Amino acid sequence: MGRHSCCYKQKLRKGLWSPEEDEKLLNHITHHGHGCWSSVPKLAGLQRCGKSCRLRWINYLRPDLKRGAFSPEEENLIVELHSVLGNRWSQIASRLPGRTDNEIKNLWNSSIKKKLKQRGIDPNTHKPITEADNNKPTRGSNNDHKSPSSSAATNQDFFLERPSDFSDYFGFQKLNFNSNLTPESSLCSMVPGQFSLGNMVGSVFQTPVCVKPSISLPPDNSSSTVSRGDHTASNWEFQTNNTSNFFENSVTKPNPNFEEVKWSEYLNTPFFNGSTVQSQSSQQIYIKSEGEYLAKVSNITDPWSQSQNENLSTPEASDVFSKDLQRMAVSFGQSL
DNA sequence: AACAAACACAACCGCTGTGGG
DNA sequence: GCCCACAGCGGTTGTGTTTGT
Repeated sequence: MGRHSCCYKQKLRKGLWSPEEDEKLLNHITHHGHGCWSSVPKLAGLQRCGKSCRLRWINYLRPDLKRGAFSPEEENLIVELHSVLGNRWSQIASRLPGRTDNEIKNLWNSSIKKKLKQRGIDPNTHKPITEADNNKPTRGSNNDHKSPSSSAATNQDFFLERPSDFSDYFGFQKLNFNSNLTPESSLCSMVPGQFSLGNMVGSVFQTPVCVKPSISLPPDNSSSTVSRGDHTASNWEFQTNNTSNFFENSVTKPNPNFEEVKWSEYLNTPFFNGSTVQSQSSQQIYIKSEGEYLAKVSNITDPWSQSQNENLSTPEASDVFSKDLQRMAVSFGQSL
């Protein structure tokens, strides 16, 4: 650990905080608030720099911190949030009440990363590590591990089954997703970005198209402004229905031809439970609703192709579906 | 028991964004 | 527009503890 230049100049203390220092800082902030952090050390009688005081408060002394080990649910949530947000620890932390970005970052680097690698999942990309990945030296990847089932990769269809009331999740007033939308219906086009609403988070990858329902996000408690379109905060519920540990239940089935959706096989969410139907003959995604197909994301087409909308065989439903997804993707994408 | 390696956690560093003068 | 102070963030590293040999 180094020392802030200001600390060095002023011969301020560095390193671990003593209980006495903690007490001074806690007392000061409890009674006066922190105000300007640079003035806190002087006012609190501490030989520390303001930056150090701020970190100590945020990461350790804050009264709303949840101490102790992370639960499996929290770990699952971190993995899923990381797949959407990347290394934006503060944003991830804002969705785990009582946890700090530092804490989550440490957990990720010391534990979760390792677990993912052991499961054959690249923690950076959240994709299964293929043999090809293992054979080539790549920065940040665990090259001495091979996915146990990578040789069994097959072409598979992925069915994304929605919860019972899909309209709630997407804020649709009324959509008649019915049998008119068969597996033969065309894909819904999307724009790049991520979206989140209600109990779902979605990601739209660059290629191929991927609908990624996974988890719900609690309200972002951070001060940053998040555009949520015309949806009220009440639609944002903190809810993860995972009750089991992702790391104990995940199974990876690498499919080199369909990299972007392989995460769906290890996401242990209600959205996927029992809903994945596999086929050996093609690579397609179907979005299914109560036994009926909402839409089909077919043949892993470039989502930016303007021609995609022209293929919609049920314009009314598919257009609304598509446009709402686009709107949410843009909205949420902008907030990241 | 002694040592080293691995691990977990706390704290610092450097950078960026923001707001005020 | 520029400079400065400050807050905040992510990456990195130091330190104490645990585990393995």
